[in-house]
Amino acid sequence: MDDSWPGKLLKWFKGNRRDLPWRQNRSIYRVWVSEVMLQQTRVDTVIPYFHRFIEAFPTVSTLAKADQEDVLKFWEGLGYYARARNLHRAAEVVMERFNGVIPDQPELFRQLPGVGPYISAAVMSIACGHAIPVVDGNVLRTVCRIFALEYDIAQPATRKNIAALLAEKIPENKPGEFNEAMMELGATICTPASPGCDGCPIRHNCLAKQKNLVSELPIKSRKRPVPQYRIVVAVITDSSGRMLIQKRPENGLLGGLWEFPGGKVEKGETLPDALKRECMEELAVKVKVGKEITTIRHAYTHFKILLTAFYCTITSGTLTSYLPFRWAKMEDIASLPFPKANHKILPALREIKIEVE
DNA sequence: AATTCGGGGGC
DNA sequence: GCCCCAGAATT
Repeated sequence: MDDSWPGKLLKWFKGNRRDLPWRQNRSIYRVWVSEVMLQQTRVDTVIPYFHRFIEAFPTVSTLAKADQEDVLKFWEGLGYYARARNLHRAAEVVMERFNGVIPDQPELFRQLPGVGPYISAAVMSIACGHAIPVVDGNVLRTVCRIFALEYDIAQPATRKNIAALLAEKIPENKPGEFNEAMMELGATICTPASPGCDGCPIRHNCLAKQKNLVSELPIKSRKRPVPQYRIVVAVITDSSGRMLIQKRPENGLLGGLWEFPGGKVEKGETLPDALKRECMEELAVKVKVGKEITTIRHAYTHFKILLTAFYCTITSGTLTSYLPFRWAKMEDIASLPFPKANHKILPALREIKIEVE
């Protein structure tokens, strides 16, 4: 019998394992894709994306051959688009440097774009049997409670400390199951608010429970408040009703996605003046700012926006931009990767078009 | 070590 | 509203 908590945890996991899509066929590719999607994203959110992505790109080879824009379209709405760009590039690296075979050694796999300490440990343990502990948000919280650790989980160093601690506990013969069990416990029982200690398989091993510190742990330092920005965008239509959209730079926020031209309103600037300035800066044209279309709110991770869209008409100049731009019909937009904040404009756009006609 | 990266769900 | 989520890359 195994009375240590890892033993109890594994036994519990055997009988309480959720049947998730990426647990049905454990190829390295499928586990890898799932872990990239699961980064900072809930299981329930990922499931439909995983099915669609695997159907479209069933192998690393098909992914490597795909256009980045198509990969981004399958990622649309999932956020953190660098994950998709890095996964796509990594697939190309696998084809070019590894003869199309995803490396099963941690030192090699870890070097692929978008593969950090967590994804490396997760894929290498779950799909390849390497005894490397994962440290995600669930594990940070759960371990701090099991050992009543008053670490600040917002500090990067805490991840290293907990990884070192778990390296002593992870069973050599079942590393993947142990890692999944730790995360499963954190996701379903040892939750951030009101954890289900009564149903916890290792409650008798939990120091936080013994010391009545469960609701106090883990400790996390707070981040600074997020700023709000005022944004304006232009809906410029040509004679046949198509709209001008442009592609964002490859890197940075929403990299590689399409959107309506526009930008931040500067201090002391009116909304129309800001829009005229942005159109001149980005597209080298003078515009007349017409009817207001709609105003929407949207929250990103570290700032919020209040965005107003206006119909605009080009009065002079020749469209010029260092970024790709194109005229798009509504159905074109539907087939391109388009950020959520811009999607929020579209319903109001349809209504006004009907009015005009 | 701190910042920058989405979007949704729970409370 | 705020918090968190199967984190990585950049500075």
